[in-house]
Amino acid sequence: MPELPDVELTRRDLKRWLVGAIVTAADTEDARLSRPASPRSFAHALVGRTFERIDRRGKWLRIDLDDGGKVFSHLGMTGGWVRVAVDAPVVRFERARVDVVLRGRAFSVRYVDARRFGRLLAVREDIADWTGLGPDPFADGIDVGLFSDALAKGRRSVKEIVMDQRVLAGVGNILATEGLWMARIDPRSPGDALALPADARAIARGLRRAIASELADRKRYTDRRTDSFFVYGHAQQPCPRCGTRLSSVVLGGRTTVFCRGCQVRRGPKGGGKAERKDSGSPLRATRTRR
DNA sequence: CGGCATGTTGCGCA
DNA sequence: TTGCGCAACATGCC
Repeated sequence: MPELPDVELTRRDLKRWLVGAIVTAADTEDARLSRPASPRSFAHALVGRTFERIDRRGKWLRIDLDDGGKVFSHLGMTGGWVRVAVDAPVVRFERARVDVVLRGRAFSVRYVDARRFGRLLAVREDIADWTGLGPDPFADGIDVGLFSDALAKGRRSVKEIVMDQRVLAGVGNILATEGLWMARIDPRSPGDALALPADARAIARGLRRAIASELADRKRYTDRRTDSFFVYGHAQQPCPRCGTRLSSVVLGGRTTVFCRGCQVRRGPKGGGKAERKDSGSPLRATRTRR
């Protein structure tokens, strides 16, 4: 479910369902989800309150209450929100419920999360997980100058940097994989070896296209698993652009699919995965003007 | 049954 | 001190 596009669609659902709604009951018994707050405080903070607005930054959602309180929701790997009738039984994987009344209609909104890697907490102040996020590529756009600086500073692979939530909020494994493929840049390239700012611009554009594309067909196939990805999950299959068989490596602990044929690799070439770095000359990043 | 999974965090070791 | 790899978290699904 959850990377920037899914979370954005969730935000739109919640906005439609909840803005202006008054909470009549709320409950979560799940201490894991509300860490570090107490699950008890969830109901206490919500009942009787009105939801005023809902914002998203990266993969986080924040719902503002009329008394200044806030509810933060992160979907983890398998989280999601569904709307059901107020008297509907507990749904599969339900971890929390919020019953509301909006314009005289009562209904219930449930948080479901099979693996429980998500978070759900009611607090009075913004949390560090939220304030520490970098710019959101969809809501804020990508400032190529800042993005380029972040890439230039990183010795990690460009894919790991792009997935760093302090650099760009909301880019996960799928978006990073798809965006770098669209940008035609090899995800293994070290950030400080990129041709900047040209590569930064290409990656920003690739990410924007990947986000737009996912937003579009997530809407279309509500929750079907018909994957519409170009390369994510398609290792060993032909590259949709050049036909080369797609490769797969692990970067920062995540499976990464890319094309050796049309994604250019910056920085040291070399056979294997683990290259020894003997104290040598620092790599000179190629600079491109205009 | 084995392997992999859209995310994040914390630990041990170099 | 810093950085990195990797296990852990909890569970589903192919």
